[in-house]
Amino acid sequence: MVKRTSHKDDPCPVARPLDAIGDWWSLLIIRDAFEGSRRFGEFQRSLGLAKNILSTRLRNLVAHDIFTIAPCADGSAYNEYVLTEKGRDLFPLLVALRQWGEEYYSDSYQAKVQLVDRETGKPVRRLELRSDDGRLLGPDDTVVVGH
Amino acid sequence: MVKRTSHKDDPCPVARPLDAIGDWWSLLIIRDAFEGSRRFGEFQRSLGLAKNILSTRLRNLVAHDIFTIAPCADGSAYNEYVLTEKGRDLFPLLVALRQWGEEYYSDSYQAKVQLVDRETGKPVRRLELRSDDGRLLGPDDTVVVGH
DNA sequence: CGCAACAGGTTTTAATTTGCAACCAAATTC
DNA sequence: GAATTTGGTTGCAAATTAAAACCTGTTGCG
Repeated sequence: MVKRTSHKDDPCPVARPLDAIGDWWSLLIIRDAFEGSRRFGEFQRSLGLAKNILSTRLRNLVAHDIFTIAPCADGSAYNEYVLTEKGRDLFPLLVALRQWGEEYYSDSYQAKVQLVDRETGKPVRRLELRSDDGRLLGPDDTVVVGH
Repeated sequence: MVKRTSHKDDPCPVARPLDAIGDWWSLLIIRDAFEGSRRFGEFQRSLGLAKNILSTRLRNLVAHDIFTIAPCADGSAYNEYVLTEKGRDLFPLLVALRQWGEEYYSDSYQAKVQLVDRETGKPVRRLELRSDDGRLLGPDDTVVVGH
């Protein structure tokens, strides 16, 4: 799974999560989970990836406590993969990725895929970083300390 | 670069960016750029990755218009890699990744690495998704339309 | 019940990617 | 102007990924 000397020892909080979610598929699997997928077959059909790869990825995500395996809710003997709290906390990250994608990769000619407020049906606001006292912060307004 | 039948044709705005930034190193390179790295050697020393890999990644990032190559600001004959606007717009994504990492992967025993407001020195607020009219939205309060 | 089809994987194998090391040309330093 | 640094490229071995075949337990159905 780990492609090189893993990032576990990198103190940077940007680097360390990459062992868990730093590959192509993991984020897409999590995206699908947010949209309701739970079963192995659902993920596979939706993503069109090889079963062994999905198997490996799910195992890794479970090992990193992003999914848990639970008995299927519909009473069948199969299991389902459900997001843990840690997994659900990836929501802002997925939204950030989605918004960036919407901005730079949406074709004008094809139906626009958008994230909307379920209650009103309106598109959500753009994510924005704010200071402790509420000012809008850009890349140059912040520093990383503790490095 | 592209590991499989690329995501260019996937209509989902989560999937399409992955051709550009969906691998381990690209995000770390971009993180370094936000922290001031510009030259090939800076990235390499900071990340400790092989030169051919860095070379490939930078080429890909330039191809995706996330970096541009510019003559070095300090007057030397070398070039430097500088983030485009598209690249700088990845800031919220990096912050989201960082905040998730801070929450789940920070060792209590080692110096905490934190993103702080340059002006006040205080930690920034958590990113949060809000509806058009300002309500805080979680994963279950949103739907993707246009799929 | 009995059998076909399906879910959820594992194994095998081939192709692709990675990472290390060596090499090299241009620029810079001394 | 010789030595060193910068910014790469190339070749090769090792690791990863992907496709396909295979296998086992479950479910649907007549």
